[in-house]
Amino acid sequence: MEDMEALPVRFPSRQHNHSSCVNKLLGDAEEECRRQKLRFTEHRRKVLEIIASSHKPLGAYDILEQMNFSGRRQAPVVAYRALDFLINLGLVHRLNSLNAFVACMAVGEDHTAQFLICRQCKNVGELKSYRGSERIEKDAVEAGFQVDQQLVEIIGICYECAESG
Amino acid sequence: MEDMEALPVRFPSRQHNHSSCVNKLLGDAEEECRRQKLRFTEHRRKVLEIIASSHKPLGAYDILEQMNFSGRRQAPVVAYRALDFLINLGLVHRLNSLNAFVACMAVGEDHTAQFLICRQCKNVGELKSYRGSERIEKDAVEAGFQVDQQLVEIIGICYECAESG
DNA sequence: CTTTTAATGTAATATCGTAACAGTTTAACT
DNA sequence: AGTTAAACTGTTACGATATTACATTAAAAG
Repeated sequence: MEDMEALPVRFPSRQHNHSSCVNKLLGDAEEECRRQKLRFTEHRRKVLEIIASSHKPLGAYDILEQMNFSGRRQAPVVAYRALDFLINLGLVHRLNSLNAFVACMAVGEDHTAQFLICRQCKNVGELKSYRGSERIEKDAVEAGFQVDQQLVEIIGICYECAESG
Repeated sequence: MEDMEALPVRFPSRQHNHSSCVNKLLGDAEEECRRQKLRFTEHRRKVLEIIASSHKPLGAYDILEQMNFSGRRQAPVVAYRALDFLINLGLVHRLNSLNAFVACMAVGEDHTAQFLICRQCKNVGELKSYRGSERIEKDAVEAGFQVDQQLVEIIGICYECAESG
């Protein structure tokens, strides 16, 4: 991830190190839960781990499938409860256009992000176009609308897919 | 709708005239279908009429319920087929965050729009923040991402709801 | 150590959306 | 007009996504 640290965009390169992502996120999660006196339970840890191990969006039922520790099949609500928790904590995002979930790539930075969804490789990146989101907010406010939340999903082709044809 | 004509935003006022919206959209649809030699069938007309009669987002099954002419219950696929057609024509938009559909308020203008969704009254408006969407596109391109489509949904409180508390 | 708050287990069900395929209508072309 | 190809419709079944409800257990707070 070092190569993305200072940029306003984080798109996973093909060879980037997943396990460091996972560890960083788990650490962030633990710290955040300590700070807010929330419980980082097994389900929550497991779901975060599963999501963080993929930069491709995962559906709730994909996640569920990977939760079969002890061969035990979990009920859907188990995954959804953990996802809700993680989303509220800002560790996971929901992609509305895909009914799917991805790990946050910039925990703690609370400004609005735009998701870059590559329709070829299905990887998802996170762009921080401050000027873009500020401009939209300004225009919305000028039009008399009070903005709580911006959901921005951008569909297209990522750099690596564009290169390889 | 006259009061919104020149503005970069169209948010339905409480007392605005729905039937003129409907008529305008039906007219646009007929014209567009003639131009593109597409068929504006009964189902399609009916679905457009239903959607255009509401500025609140409607689910596919809500629409379906209103399609019971002759007491006959239609299959879901009937609504979805008509919706696909209308969306491709640019007459209807899908709101991903709600799994719901709204009529387009600016037919023919092909630039990217942002949807303003009031979480109180549930009305939906359409904002055209050119500078916002251009800024985002520019930043995405600079980050190596080739943009096909921007999906922007803004959740908040509309002017009228803010006024009335 | 009891109260109360949060999390879990479990079953059932609601909501949203699509596949497949046979039949019919419409448009296009001799 | 009669034939063919394309688009649309009807119908059944099913798949995918998400929530409700409620009983139980675990953890934190007093």
